[in-house]
Amino acid sequence: MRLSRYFLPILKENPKEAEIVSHRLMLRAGMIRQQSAGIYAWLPLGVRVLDKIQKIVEEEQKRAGAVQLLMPTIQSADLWRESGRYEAYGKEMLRITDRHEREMLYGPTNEEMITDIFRSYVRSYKDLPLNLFHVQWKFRDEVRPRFGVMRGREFLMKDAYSFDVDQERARHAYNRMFVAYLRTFKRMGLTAIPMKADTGPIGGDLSHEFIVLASTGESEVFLDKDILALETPSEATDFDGDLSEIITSWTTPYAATDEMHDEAAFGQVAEDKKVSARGIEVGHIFYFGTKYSDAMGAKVATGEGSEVPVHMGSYGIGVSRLLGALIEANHDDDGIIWPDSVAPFHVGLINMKPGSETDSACEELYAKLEAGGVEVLYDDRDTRAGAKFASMDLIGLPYQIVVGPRGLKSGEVEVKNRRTGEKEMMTPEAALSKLVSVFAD
RNA sequence: CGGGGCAUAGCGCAGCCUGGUAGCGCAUCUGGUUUGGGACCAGAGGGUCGCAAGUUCGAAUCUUGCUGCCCCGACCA
Repeated sequence: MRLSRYFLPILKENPKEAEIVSHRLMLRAGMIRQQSAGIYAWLPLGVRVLDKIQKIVEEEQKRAGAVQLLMPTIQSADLWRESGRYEAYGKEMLRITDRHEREMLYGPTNEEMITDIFRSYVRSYKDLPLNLFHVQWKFRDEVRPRFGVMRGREFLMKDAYSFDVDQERARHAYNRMFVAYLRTFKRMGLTAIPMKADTGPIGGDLSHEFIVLASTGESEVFLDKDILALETPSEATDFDGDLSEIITSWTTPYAATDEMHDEAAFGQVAEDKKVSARGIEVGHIFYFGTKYSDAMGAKVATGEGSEVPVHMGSYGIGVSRLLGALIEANHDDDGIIWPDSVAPFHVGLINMKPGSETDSACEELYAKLEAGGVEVLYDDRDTRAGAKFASMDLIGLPYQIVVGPRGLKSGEVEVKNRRTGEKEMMTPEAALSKLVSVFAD
């Protein structure tokens, strides 16, 4: 993409409404624009990152055996009356009346709807297990939206719902999502730690929050350092096989948010392994049994011929929130530092002097990088060098290639690693093969 | 929902107390000089001063009501 033809409204000054760093940087980097409290327009650069995150989430859901569908944002109040949540949900639910005076709502989540879809078609244990997911915009009318996309009212969320014939099998469905989550966050370059979460009235140990460590995180967390050293399950993991060993290894070291913190248990952790840090919740998984299937009559026939309500679980990932979490965990004074897998572009190509001999060198590199599968944002604007460097650092592409008359004299360009700040002079050919090898799939 | 604050050009702000032709910096446009880490000079364009009522000869400024947004807390993915 040529910057001269792109839409990248960068702000030089800090918007006063943005208090935390991710919000500030997203506004400054031209990724989002607030349209209303907690509601944002996604500008081109923001959409690119959002899409990449969504894609990783979808791939890992499918790998774990979940099947993608897409449910609407607007739902009927009747469905929610069946579960009793229409009355229970409160003002957080945005209620809408259509032209026929029918009560509708903008969905804050989809348990009722997915249960309705399930009960309409599935009758037998032979159709189980089943895990259906979608990635869709949700709306929760938060009293006080804040922190930009981290706590918006409208947000993009992946929610998956598992259906099993009994609790034992539901646990396996839960484990599959647990492993999928470990892989998903890891692929985004995040350290997300599963922490035991409050299960509410259902009880049991089947609820975990996935927390990303970031010094600017909203909640306090306590953990045993050992959990940071655990290996993320590989791509080759057999999701139909026994996953309990993986789950055990990830749930044994102490890790808890302040709400679930147990000072006595934490006391058992060796002094030099105790870590207290801050974190951001990016995912939440839980098993809730037959809460909705009972209320809504979602039953399947068992092998013995009787009918039982299905055991369900639901599994959320805050896709739009992840942008904020990623930036909180990856930035410096100059701007964002995207992990390779979610960067809006892989490389920023800076033409130091448009209209000179740098043009042809840039054009050639641009074409060859793109042909090699590298996503390039080519800064071909006729502006000062300083402004280009500052913009590139701000938007945080993993690599920058600087093509200037000075370097070209000796047949070289500069390749800068945004994260390390390391700069290296090399021939355009060497830069090309280096970056193609980093980013080619 | 309790407490606090803000609303003046695209962004950041001054002016308001003490009413009298709406200003500054950045950004934008034009011309020139510059050109490897957010240049300089000269000029130009751009504002129903959040909305509505009131007081007044006259309101960005005073009064009342409303709306929007931000921060702290409670709540939440």
